[in-house]
Amino acid sequence: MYQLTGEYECKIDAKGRIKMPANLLRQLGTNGTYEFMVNRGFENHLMLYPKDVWEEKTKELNQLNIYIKKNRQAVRYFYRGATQITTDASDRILMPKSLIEYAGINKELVLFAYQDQVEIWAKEAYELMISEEPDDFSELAEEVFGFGRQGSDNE
Amino acid sequence: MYQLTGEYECKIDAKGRIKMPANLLRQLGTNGTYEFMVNRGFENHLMLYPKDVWEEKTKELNQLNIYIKKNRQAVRYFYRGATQITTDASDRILMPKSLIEYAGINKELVLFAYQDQVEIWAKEAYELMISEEPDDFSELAEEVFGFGRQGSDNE
DNA sequence: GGGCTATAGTGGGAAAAAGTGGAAAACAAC
DNA sequence: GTTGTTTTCCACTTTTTCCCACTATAGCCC
Repeated sequence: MYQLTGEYECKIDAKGRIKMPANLLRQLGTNGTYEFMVNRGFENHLMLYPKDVWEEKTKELNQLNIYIKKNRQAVRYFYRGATQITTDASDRILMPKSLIEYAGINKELVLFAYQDQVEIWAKEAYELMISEEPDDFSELAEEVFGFGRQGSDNE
Repeated sequence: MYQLTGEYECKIDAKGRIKMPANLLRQLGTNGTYEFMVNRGFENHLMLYPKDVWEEKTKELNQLNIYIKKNRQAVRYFYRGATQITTDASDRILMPKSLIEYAGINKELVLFAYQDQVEIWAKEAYELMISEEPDDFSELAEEVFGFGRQGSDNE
């Protein structure tokens, strides 16, 4: 649907507002206000979805039989904190306090856009995440890109 | 798709702009502006891809189920910092600050083109990387390419 | 080889856009 | 009605982008 990219360093102001980078909004094809959904991510960060993407994602989730405990838990886990937010006249979004806290955001944060979503990280947390090579990365790369680094390790 | 080659010494100016060597652009078959994607490389350098190459590479990556942690990490790791950049009227690209910093680029840098991609290194880092190789190159070549320089040393 | 021309590369100024902070207004709660 | 919070709006500052002009290098011709 979207192919978002970019890494943006942003600041959150005293009122909890974040200016959406103009470049990112341009990728979303917006002029005027724009609607997002934000929720807690799986690691200690937040996820920001364009509203239509969110609707698409929850569509699948809503097919699950919630009379099964596991499914119920999964659905709750995904929805936790989900809040609709809209850009104001200066292209800023107002972040719910509880989510800011969850992500450990103090002042500086990073927006990390890929595929159809945007991750929001506290700057320090982002840098840490970036610097860690995932476990089994070369294995996975082999699977995904169809090539191996034969006979060599991850370096 | 492409068979790029060449090693180019470039400078980055005060505004973070790098002039794309005319020779390299010629290999890419461009006139007018040209679109790249740049992201963090696996070592402390950057990777520059023609936009179509990037799309090809991410195609499979985007199929992964990111509700699986391993996949999520891999997708992030590959995307990290991915930013679209376009040449300006003087054939320069504007490098994102965070990426310049990541690569430790001060003023001088090296573009190293091979296959369908271009590596961007801080000059010092590049020279260090290059100088480290010869020691075990014949061993490495033997391992990787399946041929050795039997009975001879590295010179 | 010297000088001329064409192409490549560099630098910076100015206009426009993006980002920031805070005042004022609206709303809600007490 | 008053106080405190939230939202909207406006004005200022900083950054980015675009454009133009200059310098340097390489290639060519005489």
